[in-house]
Amino acid sequence: MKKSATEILIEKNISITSPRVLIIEEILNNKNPISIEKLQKQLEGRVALSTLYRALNDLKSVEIIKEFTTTDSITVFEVADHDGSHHHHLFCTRCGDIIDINLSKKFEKNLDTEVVKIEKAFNFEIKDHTLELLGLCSKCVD
Amino acid sequence: MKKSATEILIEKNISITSPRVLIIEEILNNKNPISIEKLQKQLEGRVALSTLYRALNDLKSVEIIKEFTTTDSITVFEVADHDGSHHHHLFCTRCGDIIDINLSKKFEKNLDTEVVKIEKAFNFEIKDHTLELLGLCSKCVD
DNA sequence: AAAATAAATGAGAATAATTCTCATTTATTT
DNA sequence: AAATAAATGAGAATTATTCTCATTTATTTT
Repeated sequence: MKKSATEILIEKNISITSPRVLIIEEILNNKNPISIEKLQKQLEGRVALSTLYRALNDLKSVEIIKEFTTTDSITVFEVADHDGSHHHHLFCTRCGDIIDINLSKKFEKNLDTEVVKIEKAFNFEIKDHTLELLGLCSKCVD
Repeated sequence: MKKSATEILIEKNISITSPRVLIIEEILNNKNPISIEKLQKQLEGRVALSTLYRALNDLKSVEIIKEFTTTDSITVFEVADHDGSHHHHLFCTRCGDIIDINLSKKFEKNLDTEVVKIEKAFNFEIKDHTLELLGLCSKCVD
C-alpha cells in the first residue's frame, strides 16, 4: 500500500540518489512533521548538510514534500499527501509538538463552500488551504 | 475608535519608546501583514536594525503583534486583533500578496464545533486557530 | 555492457537573517 | 530634579541557508 522512497522518486521523474532516498525515508519514518535540525542529526555522516538543504528544496519543488513553519519559527517538513487527500495540524505551543489531524468529511465540505464564497468575493483562484489549531497538549496543559 | 500606538503600549503596560511607537504605527499603516524587509526600509534611519528585531520580539511577547511565515518563507507581522475577534489570510502563491479575510459567522461556528471534537479526541486544550487559503490573485491568475 | 553525458554530491566558503554585547541615551520612579 | 531602570544603536557574533566547484554517481547512448 504505502510507496517506497524509490517509487516516489520514480513517480516524480527525478533521479534516484542515496541522499534523496535517505531523506524521504527519514521523513516518512516520522509520523509527524520533522525539523531540519532533527533530520540533520538523524542523517549525520550519511548526508552532507549542503546536500540536505539542496535535496529538501529539490523534493519540495516536485512536491514530494511540504515545508512549513511552526508558531515558534521552526522549519519542518512532511511527505505530501497524494491522491486528493490532505490533513491539518495541531500544535502544542508549549512543547512544540505537532500532530497530524483529519477533519470530518462534513466539515471539509463546509470549508469548501466557504472557500468558494471567498474566491468570488476576492476574485482569487484558491488551490489549497491549511488549518492550524494551536493549544496545549495533555502533557503541557497543567 | 481605533487605538493609537501609544494607547496600545499603555494598555499592555510596557514602556513607550520612539522605536516601538514607530514600528506599531508602520504595521498599522499597512492594511495587510508586512515583511521585515519592508518594515526595515520604511523605518530606515529612524530605527536601528537590531532595535527593529528586538522590538518586534518584545511586541510579540506581549501580544501586540503577531508573526507568521508565508508559503515562500517570508516572515511577516500584523497587529493582533483585540476583543474576541480574529481573521484569516488569503495568499497569492505567485506574487506573494497577502489579504486579510473574515469568514462567515456561521462557518466560524462550525469550526468551533469541529475544534471541540478535536480537543476531545487528542486531549488538547485548543486556544486559537488559523486558516490559510492559498491560490492565485486576479493579477496572477492568467 | 561500456563509454559518454548529464546530474547530484560533499566540503567548505559566502551570504543572509537574527541575536547578542555593552556603552550611551531615554523613560520611569522616587 | 535626581536616581534608577529600561531600551537603544552600532557593530560583533552566531545561526541558518545558499553557493561554488572539483569529484562522484546516475542516466543515456552506442
